[in-house]
Amino acid sequence: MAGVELLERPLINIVNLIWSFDRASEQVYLLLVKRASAPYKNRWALPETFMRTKESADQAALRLVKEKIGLELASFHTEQLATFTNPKRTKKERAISLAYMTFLPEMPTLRAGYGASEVRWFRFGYQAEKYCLVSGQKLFWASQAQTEQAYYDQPLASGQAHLAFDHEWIFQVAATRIKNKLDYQPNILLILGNTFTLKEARSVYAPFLMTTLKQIDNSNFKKTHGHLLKDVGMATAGRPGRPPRLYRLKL
Amino acid sequence: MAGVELLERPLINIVNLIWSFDRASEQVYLLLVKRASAPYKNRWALPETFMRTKESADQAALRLVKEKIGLELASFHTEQLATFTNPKRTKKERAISLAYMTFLPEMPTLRAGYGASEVRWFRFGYQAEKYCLVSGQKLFWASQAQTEQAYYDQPLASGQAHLAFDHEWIFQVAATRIKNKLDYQPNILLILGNTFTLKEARSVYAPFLMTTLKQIDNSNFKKTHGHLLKDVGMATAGRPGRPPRLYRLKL
DNA sequence: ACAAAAGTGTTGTTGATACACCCATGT
DNA sequence: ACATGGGTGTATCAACAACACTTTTGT
Repeated sequence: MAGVELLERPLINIVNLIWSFDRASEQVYLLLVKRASAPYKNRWALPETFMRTKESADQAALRLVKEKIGLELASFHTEQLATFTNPKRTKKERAISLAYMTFLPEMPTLRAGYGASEVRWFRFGYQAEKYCLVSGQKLFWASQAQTEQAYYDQPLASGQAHLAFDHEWIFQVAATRIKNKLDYQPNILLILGNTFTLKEARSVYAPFLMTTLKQIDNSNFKKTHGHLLKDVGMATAGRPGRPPRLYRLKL
Repeated sequence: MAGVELLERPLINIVNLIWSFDRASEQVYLLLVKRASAPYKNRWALPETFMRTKESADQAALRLVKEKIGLELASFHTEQLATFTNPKRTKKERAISLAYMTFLPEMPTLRAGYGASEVRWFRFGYQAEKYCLVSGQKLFWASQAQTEQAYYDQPLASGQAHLAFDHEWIFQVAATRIKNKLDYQPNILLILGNTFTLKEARSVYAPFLMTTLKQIDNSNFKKTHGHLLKDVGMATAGRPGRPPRLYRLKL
């Protein structure tokens, strides 16, 4: 009996949500790839890979970053999101996905890597109370299902483009998780690199809170979230206005 | 290359932390089993099973409840905890564990099932700022490592009994998670069954907050956590004192 | 001097804690 | 009547949001 179980090992892959920030536009971005092969050929999806036997899932997620965008930094912060195991999530063979999130300290230009015909940064935003991803004419919505079971039971809305597999659900789980951690462990700020200004921090917070930069009062933001930050000096000014202080994420 | 990856599928098992509550002693309990076979033969551990191809991980966790304690309820609340993939976590073959938590609405007597020579409820408590599990002379501590990497790098403290595998670390992650959700989604209250009194709710909160029932003011508890509860009438009194109101977890 | 960017201070409101008081039941 | 268990009310204090004000830079 136990022997039978051992043979029936499901496919395991790693899905990685790679977040980044563009200082020019002051916007948050997420990486999507256009799949080069079946299933879901030519559809946009979150980057995936398989885990090798001698690496941990975290290491596999980091390897994915290197393969997809050719970035060779020593290490970026990667953290576990959740595991997706619903039998309905794939049509053919049973597959289990371990989802991770990576916060890139810079936003490099992309070149399509193994398994992808195209790689692109999608701007993370919101419209009508829903999270979304935008790049040019392309637009993807986060799933609006309230529970996992509801998501897999309902058919996808027609008349709009959808991400491959259950990636719209994974995206929704990810954005919600980040939002919930904003008040006590805002690791998403790591996309700003080593140091950042309060304004940059607020522009990262804004889309997750479904509000705008201007609506987050700088004074109040400092008072409520300042304990999570460490003051590390001044920025040198190159434009009108008082130069901002620089901060770093504590711990 | 891809073909090679597919063949190298790691072992996947499900670990389930089964929580319960004893109304007589007003204490929280966690289920441990004594392993009947290698590895870690005759050591205490969290109950484990392998996932079958036609069930989700959640379903496997529920099946585990039935196998270990012979409980045949329609469904109990089970939720995902985390996934443990560190290559150092097992000595021989690579293994990945998907950890789940089940909140049992009652506390049945146990009979040792498949793969276990003994099954026992361990009282969940704390000593010297650390979570622990107690049953008779047996005592297990939650891991005090601050990060996952720190846990797997450090040797276990000698001079005390340890749970099998990395289960002391999983236990620590679980207790911390429950504590963090106490203020906005206290699913742990499901171990109290359909309805419960405020006193019972406070006695569930107490060990996770490392405090005592008496130190949690009933009036303030109602004001701060009342929005999570629904008033569903009075209990019939059978002992001195005013009969308490009954509550149910909202949603 | 003035506009722009950023940091500081002040006030009103909300929510949490401490604790006194009132209500219902069994003996 | 009174002890026991449980709910209600109030004063105090801390956290937060709104918004006015001051500081530092570039033109």
